[in-house]
Amino acid sequence: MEPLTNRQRQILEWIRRETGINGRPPTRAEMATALGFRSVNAAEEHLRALARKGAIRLIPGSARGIQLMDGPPEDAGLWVVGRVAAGQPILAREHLTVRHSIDPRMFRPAADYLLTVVGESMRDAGLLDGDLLAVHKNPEAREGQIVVARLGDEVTVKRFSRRQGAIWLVPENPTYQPLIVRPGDDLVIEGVGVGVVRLEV
Amino acid sequence: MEPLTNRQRQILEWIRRETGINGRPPTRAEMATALGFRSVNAAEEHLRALARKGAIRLIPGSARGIQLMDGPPEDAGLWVVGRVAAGQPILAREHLTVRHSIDPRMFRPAADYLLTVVGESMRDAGLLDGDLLAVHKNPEAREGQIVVARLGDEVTVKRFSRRQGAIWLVPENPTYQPLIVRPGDDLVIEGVGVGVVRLEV
DNA sequence: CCTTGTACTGTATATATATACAGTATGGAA
DNA sequence: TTCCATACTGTATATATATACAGTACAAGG
Repeated sequence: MEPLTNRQRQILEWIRRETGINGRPPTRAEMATALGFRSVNAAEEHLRALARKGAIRLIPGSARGIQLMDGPPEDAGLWVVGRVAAGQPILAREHLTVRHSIDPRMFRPAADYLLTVVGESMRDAGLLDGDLLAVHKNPEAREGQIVVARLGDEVTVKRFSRRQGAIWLVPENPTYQPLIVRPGDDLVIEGVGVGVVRLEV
Repeated sequence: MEPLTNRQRQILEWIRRETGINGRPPTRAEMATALGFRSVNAAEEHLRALARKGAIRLIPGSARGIQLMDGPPEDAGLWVVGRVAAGQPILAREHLTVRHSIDPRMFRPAADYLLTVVGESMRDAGLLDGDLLAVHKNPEAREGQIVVARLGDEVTVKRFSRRQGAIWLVPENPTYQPLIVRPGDDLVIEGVGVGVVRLEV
C-alpha cells in the first residue's frame, strides 16, 4: 500500500471512526460538512486518492459506497500464538491456534498476538499458568519490562533487566533462578508484554 | 421491545449479516432483490414494522439509514462498571466508565461487565490492583468461585465458601482476614468472576 | 362482522448522493 | 522550468434511494 499523506491519514481515521459510530460510511456531503470542506468535490478527491493507494475501496454509483480495506479495529481480534514456557523453557514451535475478539488497540502499545503462559515462574507478577499474555512485537526492551525472549529454540517470558554488563531474564517467583544471558548467546527479544487475559478464574 | 414475527426476525437477521459483510446497511432495492420481493415497498414496510417494534432505527431521508438497535454480539464489547474494593471494601457506587472491545462470549459463561479491582487482597489468585475482573451476573455462587459480593453498600471481590453453616468471603492473601457473613447480614451475590483483563504489565 | 396487522405487488416522485468538469494555489520531482 | 500530485472552491447533473399512494390476500381478535 502506497504511503498516505498526513491529511489523508487524518481523513481515513475520521471515516473509520464515523463508520464505527453510525454503522455506515459517510456521504461526500457529510464528509465536507464534518471536515470543513466548502466543496463536496474535496471529499470526492480524497476518497479517490485513498482508493488509489489501497486504503479503501469505492463502489461506483452506490450511496455510501466506501469499504475500509482493513476492517475496523474493534473486530480485528487477536490470535493465540503457540505456547510459551514461563517456567523452565519448554516449547518453541509457533503456530496460530484460536482467535479471540479483543481489540488489539485496547493495550498501550497495541498488542500483536496472545501467548499462552506455561508454568509458575512469573506467578508474583500475576501471570499464572494458562494466562494469555498480550504481546507487542518489538526487538528491544527497556529495564523492568516483561519480555517474550527467544534463547536459541526456546521461548520464555521473564522480566528484562541489565545488570553488570549482561542481560538478566528475571523470574517473579523465589523458587526460580534468573537466566543470565552471556555475550554470544543468541538472545532475541520477540516482544514486550502489554497486558494479560485470563479466561478462567 | 415488542415481539417480532418469524419473517421479521428472519429479515432482521439478514440485515445484520449483510451490514456486517458490506460494512453498511442495505437499500430497499437491495433488500427486495436479495429477499425475493418484487416490490421495494415490501422492504419499506418490513423496515417500518421493525422500527415500530424497536429492533432498528430509521434515519428519514437518508441513504442506507438503518441503525441496528442491538449491535452484533461480536462487537458488543464490555463496560467497566465502577471500581470494586478487593482489599478492605472501599467503594460502592456503580457507574459505567469505559467500554472495551472484548467479546463477552469469550468467557464461559459469558461476561456481562468488567470491574476494576482495588487492593491486594486477591493477589495470590493473580488478581492485582487495577485488574479488570470479567463478571457474569448471577445471584448465586458455588463453593470456591470468585464472587462479586455486596455487603450493605459496599462491593468486594472474594472467594466464596460455606463453612460451619455460614458464608465465608475468603481473600487470597495471608495478610487479609476472611469476611464471615452472619445470618441477617444483607449479603447479595452480584456475580461470579469468569476472567481477568490486565491492561498494564 | 368489522377492524387491525402482516405480507406482499405495482407505480410514481422528490431528493439524497455520486460524480463529472472547470478552476486556483502550493510544493516536490524531473 | 515544466510537470505532476495534493488540496481545495464552485457549479452542474444523472441516478440511486427513500418513500408516498393505490391495491390484493390472509389471519387473528374483539
